[in-house]
Amino acid sequence: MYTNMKTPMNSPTTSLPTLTTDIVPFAIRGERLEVLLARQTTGWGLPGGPVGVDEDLDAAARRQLAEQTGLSDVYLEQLYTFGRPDRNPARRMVAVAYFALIPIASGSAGVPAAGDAARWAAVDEPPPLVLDHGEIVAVARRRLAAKLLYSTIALQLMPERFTLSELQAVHEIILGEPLDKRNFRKRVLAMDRIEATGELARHGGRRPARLYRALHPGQVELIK
Amino acid sequence: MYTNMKTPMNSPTTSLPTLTTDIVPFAIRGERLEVLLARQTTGWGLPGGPVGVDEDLDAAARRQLAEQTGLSDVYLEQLYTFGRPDRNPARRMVAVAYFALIPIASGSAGVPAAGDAARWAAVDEPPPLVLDHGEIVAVARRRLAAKLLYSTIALQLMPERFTLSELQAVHEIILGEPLDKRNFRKRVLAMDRIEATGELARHGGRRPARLYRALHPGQVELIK
DNA sequence: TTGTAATAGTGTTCAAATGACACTAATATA
DNA sequence: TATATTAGTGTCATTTGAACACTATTACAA
Repeated sequence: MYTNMKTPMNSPTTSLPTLTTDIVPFAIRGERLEVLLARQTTGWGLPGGPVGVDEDLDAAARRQLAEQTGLSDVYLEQLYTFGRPDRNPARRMVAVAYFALIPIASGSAGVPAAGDAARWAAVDEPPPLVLDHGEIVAVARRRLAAKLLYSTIALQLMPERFTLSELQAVHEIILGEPLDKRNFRKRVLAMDRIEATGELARHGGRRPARLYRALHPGQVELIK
Repeated sequence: MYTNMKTPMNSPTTSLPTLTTDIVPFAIRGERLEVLLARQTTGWGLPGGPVGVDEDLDAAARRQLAEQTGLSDVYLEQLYTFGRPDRNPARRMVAVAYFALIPIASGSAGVPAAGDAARWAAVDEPPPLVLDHGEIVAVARRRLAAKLLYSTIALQLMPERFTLSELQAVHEIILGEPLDKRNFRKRVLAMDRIEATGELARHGGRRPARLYRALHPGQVELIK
């Protein structure tokens, strides 16, 4: 039907929608779930942009995230493709949306060195965003919360070593509700996807906590 | 970043991937899960094709399904966007894939009147398909099976009135395993998304079964 | 008319998973 | 050495899920 198309190779772009990727980069920062935004000519929006002619979609998303925010080597997952004809009044644009999970910065700053071309914003009180990027963030947020319940995706938001209390806090922030400490620990340990390192985390003025690490870092597994 | 792009409006299409939709139309036919294929110049493949410049993605999928198979008013859900640069050796093509659920034809033929431009094929023993359409079918099949367990999606494959045994058979075919009759009935009735019509289905030579109907036809709800 | 073949319909019991719940332990600092 | 703060641990009750077998109703054949 369309493997051999009759459309001439040199028809103007006006006969084709422009294809872009948009990335929703999530991180837990200061007890909140935040999104990393990129400055655009008309305001703040998600990192992203046009996909190259021979560029893989995932690769395009990774490249744009790196170029616009400095972030690389993060967990990336395709979310949904947004293509309402009126989503960009200026020009027909179809966006393959992704979300990215940025580990909590352990020692380093946690903010990419992209100058003032990028900024973090709280997911719950975001600034106005260009186009339908607000909607994309909302869809991504729902997907993230849903996946918390049946996968190991939360580990992608953690540093290499973390305490169970930190992991629980990440869950609580994303789900927006407190969890029972004993039940939470039972559950995540029963998953058998993290192990104690034997080390202790020392903060000020309290009992030190055991440090854990992911058994299969970078991998997201569905549970049950 | 890209809301005002520098790309001139008349650059050749070779600077942009072609955007298409591909639809995986599922139906239960003769105790099997089948897919409706469309004849293409190079073999059999999924219905689909280029998205119009100002056409909504969902609308494009619906239109192509109707044009190529005669099917309309079916449940349609976006699946995934396939964009590996080598998926079509002839020309860069990005496909937004959908799956469609076709109700079991109650009285009518069940095969759309699209001549020999379309044919049904068993999902488990499909013929060789063009491009990566085999992979798309596999992904769709997995998604469908997964959604059976926590949504009312199976109702989209049923005719307006159906028996509980028929509904159970649909589940068994898609999941590929037998289900316990009593537990199944308890579960679907507890969902409270179907109701008895009061009528009986009479077939030959056996006890007639009660007919049920969906309480919210066309709607797919997540359960629990 | 009676028997047979075929599918519809119905509850209980056990095991496993989930959810609620409160106290002791270890450290830093005042 | 007392205090503040967070870490760490187990039991019981409830809910959920899985296994399991027989009676009921019809069409048709003998």
